[in-house]
Amino acid sequence: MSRTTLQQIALSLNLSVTTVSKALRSYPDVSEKTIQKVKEAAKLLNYKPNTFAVNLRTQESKTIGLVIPEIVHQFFSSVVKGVIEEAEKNGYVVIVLQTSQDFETEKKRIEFLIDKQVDGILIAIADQTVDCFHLYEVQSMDLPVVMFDKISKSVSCSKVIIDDIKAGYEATKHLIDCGCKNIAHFRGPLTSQNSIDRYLGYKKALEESGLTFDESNVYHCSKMNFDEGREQAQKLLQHNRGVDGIFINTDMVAVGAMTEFKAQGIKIPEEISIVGFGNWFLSSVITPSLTTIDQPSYTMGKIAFNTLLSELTKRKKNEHVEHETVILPTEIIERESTSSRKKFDISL
Amino acid sequence: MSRTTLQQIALSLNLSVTTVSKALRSYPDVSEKTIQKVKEAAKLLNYKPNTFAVNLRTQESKTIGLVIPEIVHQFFSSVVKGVIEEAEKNGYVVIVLQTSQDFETEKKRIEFLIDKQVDGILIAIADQTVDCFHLYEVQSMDLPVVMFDKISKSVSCSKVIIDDIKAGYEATKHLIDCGCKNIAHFRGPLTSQNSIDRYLGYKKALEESGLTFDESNVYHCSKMNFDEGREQAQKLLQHNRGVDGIFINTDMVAVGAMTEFKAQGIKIPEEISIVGFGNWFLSSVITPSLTTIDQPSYTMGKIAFNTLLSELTKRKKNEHVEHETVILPTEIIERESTSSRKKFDISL
DNA sequence: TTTTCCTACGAAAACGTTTTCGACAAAGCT
DNA sequence: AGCTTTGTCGAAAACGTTTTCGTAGGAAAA
Repeated sequence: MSRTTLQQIALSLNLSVTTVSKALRSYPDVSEKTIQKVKEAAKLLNYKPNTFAVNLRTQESKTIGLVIPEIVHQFFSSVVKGVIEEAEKNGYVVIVLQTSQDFETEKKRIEFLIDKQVDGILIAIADQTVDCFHLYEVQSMDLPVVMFDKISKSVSCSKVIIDDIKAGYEATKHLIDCGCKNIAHFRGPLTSQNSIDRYLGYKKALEESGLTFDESNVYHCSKMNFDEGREQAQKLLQHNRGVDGIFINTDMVAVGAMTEFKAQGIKIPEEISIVGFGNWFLSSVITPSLTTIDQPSYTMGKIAFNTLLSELTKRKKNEHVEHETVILPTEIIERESTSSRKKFDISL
Repeated sequence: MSRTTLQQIALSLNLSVTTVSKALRSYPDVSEKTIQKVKEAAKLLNYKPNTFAVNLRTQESKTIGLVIPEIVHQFFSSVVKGVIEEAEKNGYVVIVLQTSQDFETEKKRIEFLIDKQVDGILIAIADQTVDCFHLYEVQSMDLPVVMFDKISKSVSCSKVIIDDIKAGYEATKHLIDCGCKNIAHFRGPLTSQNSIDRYLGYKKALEESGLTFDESNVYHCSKMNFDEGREQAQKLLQHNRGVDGIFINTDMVAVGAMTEFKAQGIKIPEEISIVGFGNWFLSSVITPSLTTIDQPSYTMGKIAFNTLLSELTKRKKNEHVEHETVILPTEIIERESTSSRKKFDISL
């Protein structure tokens, strides 16, 4: 009932294990006739190479690690889907691990992957993560690392990201185009590059448009969940600064904020316009539907895997690998939470 | 720069590889003194056992396969989270694969896992899947299989599920309690055990309450997505049978249906009450919020892993393993899409 | 003829463990 | 003293591949 081995094929054909092995991989130094014979026998005996032995011999596992903050999350689960599909096409296996946005956990997960001897690592770092020694360690073990979405500029490796500054700029610009004069921003953690860049984009849009940028209009979110959206919305209302538009770092927080505004009887978009980020499915079905920035999660996963794969193959050929940074396009999706002035102009 | 091996530790201590190996695992036939010496040296040299060699020698990989229809899905991604966390605690790695609800793909994925020599498989089968020869094959290779959520009664293995009949019954009963007289059902695929059971629960509740069960009040969904919800809602409105309540197989479909009803100006719950299934986050933030059945996805993942693990350990000890079926509790979450008569009674 | 050059195959080492089976003391027992 | 027991250790096989390096024989070239 155990697996057929090269040994058994060899025995059944009166050949050596060597020849059988080479025949199966069509080595040039084995005759066409025996190649056929061996391949037939292999199929007949339902031969499957023993992965453990192959791994040991070749010192590679055809396995990569994928580290993300949280899997129950539309963005990341889409990334995972993209990575898994692309990996499967190329005979690779992926080990998915979560950090729960915790730095210590992230270090443990990386250590685990090193122990398990993966061929490479794909990672979106935790918001908490500032120093990246654990990633330097990976690189020092000669393992390629590719970062996506949540990156650290301090690590020298290939990256797959979006242009958060541009996206933040366009989100804010859209609010301005809608006629908003006093635009707030719900930003994410100070240590997250995403949050920093979206914030910078927000600021840039305000300054370019001659609107005054006011730091007290910037509200800080750390956990980036629904409840925090409600809380920050409450805080904003208490301040009562006449805010008429908000650019919010993530759709989930935006939905929380909208829920609070609705509960307090504040009309969206008449009294306050809102732009979210991520284009989660959620944002299209709530009332009013949420204007947001679409971010290609699925393709980001695919591309992240493929850049890692290309580094892996280059390494095997001893070719020089140089790191590349791929920037994926974003797009603003206009919905009901912002009333576009353009529509208004057309109807005139 | 390469990993330290037992060889190197042995050399540095003037011991044999055998003794070093045994010392690290605290064999009784090696003296306490050398055990200490070896362990110190191992720590000093940062020794990590070579997984490939261990796998080859022990013929196990400490890896399990997890097969699901789709990962970008709140229910399944929560299951994945539970499985991964529990696996990590026990030193196991999990390979997540998707079938996209396609039978042929499912067979391929299973084959892939067998090739990769996982120690066991966790699976929620595709709705399409009717015959389970591919799972019998897994079992014939002496690999344990545990099914969860989407199971087939024809396979003899451990299972982790909910009581869909009971859940469907309670969902429908709730509509009846709310005063609905003419209750429709949006059901899932005919081949899915979940759908069958929820349908049976629906039917049972109607019959027990003296309401007439009418097959033409049952609408069939195959893809179970948002658009299908809208379509079936349209169809229901065209039929115009005076339906005043619907029990819908899945929250996502329910949200689609609600969107259509709202678009057509039909009031929920005044004109039509709706109960969904799954308690996705989505259902709590739409307007009106959706009454639904809560289903423990995360713990289902944890329990599924642990039953697989216990089968694995029993097998290693050559103990007899008998299959168990764990049934997890569900709970109805009452929200705005059904106006509870109880509330009404209280206010009188 | 001898020499060179292919063609087709195999022996053996290596990858790094784990485990079986001895071996050889020293210590305990008649 | 002879015998068995106990406590430590190691040699070697095994897991199933892949790859290096031969080698034998025949064909082609000299």
